[in-house]
Amino acid sequence: MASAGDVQALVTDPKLVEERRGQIVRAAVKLFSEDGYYTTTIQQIARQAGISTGLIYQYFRDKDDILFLSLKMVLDTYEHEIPSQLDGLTDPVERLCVSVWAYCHIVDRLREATVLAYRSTKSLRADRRILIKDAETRTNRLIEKCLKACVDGGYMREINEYMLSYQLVMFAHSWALKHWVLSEHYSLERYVGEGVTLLIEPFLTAKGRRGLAGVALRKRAFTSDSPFGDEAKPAAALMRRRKRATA
Amino acid sequence: MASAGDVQALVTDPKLVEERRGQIVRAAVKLFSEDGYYTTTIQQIARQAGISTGLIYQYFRDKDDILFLSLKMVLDTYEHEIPSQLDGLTDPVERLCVSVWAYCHIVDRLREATVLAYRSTKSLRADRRILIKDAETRTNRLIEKCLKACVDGGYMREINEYMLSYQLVMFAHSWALKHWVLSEHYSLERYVGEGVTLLIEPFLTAKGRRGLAGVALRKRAFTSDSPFGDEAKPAAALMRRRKRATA
DNA sequence: CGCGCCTGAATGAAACTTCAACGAGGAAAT
DNA sequence: ATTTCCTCGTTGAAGTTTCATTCAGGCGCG
Repeated sequence: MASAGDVQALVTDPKLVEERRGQIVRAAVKLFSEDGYYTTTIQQIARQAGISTGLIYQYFRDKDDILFLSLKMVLDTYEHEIPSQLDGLTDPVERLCVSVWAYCHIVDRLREATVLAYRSTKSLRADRRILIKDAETRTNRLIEKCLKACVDGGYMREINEYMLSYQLVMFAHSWALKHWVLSEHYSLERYVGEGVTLLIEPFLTAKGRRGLAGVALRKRAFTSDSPFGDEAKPAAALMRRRKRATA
Repeated sequence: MASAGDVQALVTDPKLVEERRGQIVRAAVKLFSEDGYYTTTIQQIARQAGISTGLIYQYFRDKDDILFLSLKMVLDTYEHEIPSQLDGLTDPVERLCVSVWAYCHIVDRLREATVLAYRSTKSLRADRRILIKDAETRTNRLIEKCLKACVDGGYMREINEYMLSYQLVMFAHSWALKHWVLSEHYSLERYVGEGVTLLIEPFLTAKGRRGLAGVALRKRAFTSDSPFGDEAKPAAALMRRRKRATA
């Protein structure tokens, strides 16, 4: 039986299905983000993707299918990219800071799409809405685990890790949700910095603060070789540098 | 000239206009919140309001008008009810806590409508979107001022009041946005309590913490005469009691 | 030739908006 | 006082447009 997570295609070649779907979903995310789900037409998506309207129905059963895969793509990015940034890091405080930092940078990159998720998840069929929410819960757990590790290691005093993880997630999401006003006051880098000051530092133990200082130093080291370290699009550059460093 | 904020009616009697619009907007908020803006039809709104479809167009020029007044109603509630709760309170820490507490309780009461604001503000005409955002900014300032008063009075250490006010606002909004998961773990009262612990307490000075203890005691006094103080729908009861107390 | 992929105009339903007509109530005219 | 008329609020079916979805037919390749 075809259940909630499946999206079935009429075209048989799996390779082609994946490629075309990627093409269509990319177009859809762009248009949905700009204009909203209901105001975007299938014809617009087809034109944006460079194919005919009819072809879309060879890869998706209906418009709801497209929205589902679009949102899933966004949520999957969160779920995969944050752990990949933590790869090789062992210091709990550093892992926590990097996870928040990574989360915010992904939100920045997928800013419009993140807003789309808030706008349109409720437009999904109920059974699929649950799958999207599950994905969000899993991402949340990532942060929560980082917090638990800090507490267990004595880097952070006893707190409600569950609540704080939600605050940290909302902090990241807010960069997209309130971008219209936040971006007038802060660059992404400064925003993340303030977030750490407000939502992490106050709960660190003396041991934890020493750890944080180490993270700060290391970050400066990563950034210092670029004259534009704090500006424009530092996200991509920083991420690349980090990957090389941990590889 | 008719500008962004105006919604013009064909019916002349102002008294009638206000009444009918209230009727229509109440129906619209209910339906928009349940089903979303685009999936709700004018006919449904008319039926819910107990009038004919044609009549709606005597009081609104188009569907966008209805959405605008619906969202404005929600935002206005925030802007008016929070200050009214602060009326008569002088202690800065108490004012801060009550404003957060009031914000969360209003969000709880207008939970679906708050989600609606996040989903549908972008569906508004651009010039009106700005008006809605302005209203949100003004509400934000309320919280920010409470924070500033705490810092200036020596109740709270120097912090970025702007950023913290946004965190507090997002904390309140999250009760609506993440209600599907938060309500599994917390009652509203406990949620607010945890919020104070996480987002206010850490920044209080010794003087501020003494103030907070006073607030806690006073609140317990207000609640103690009810055997259900922490359950079900304490919001309305608490608010009524508070009003009597300050009157 | 047949199969799989693709096209884009046609279809049909859905829903925003309009409009012709109704009724009540008051003012003017007889 | 009664009748007529007119205005204002109201109705709900009709008009019009806008899409999601389908389908009859191309194109290329094995």
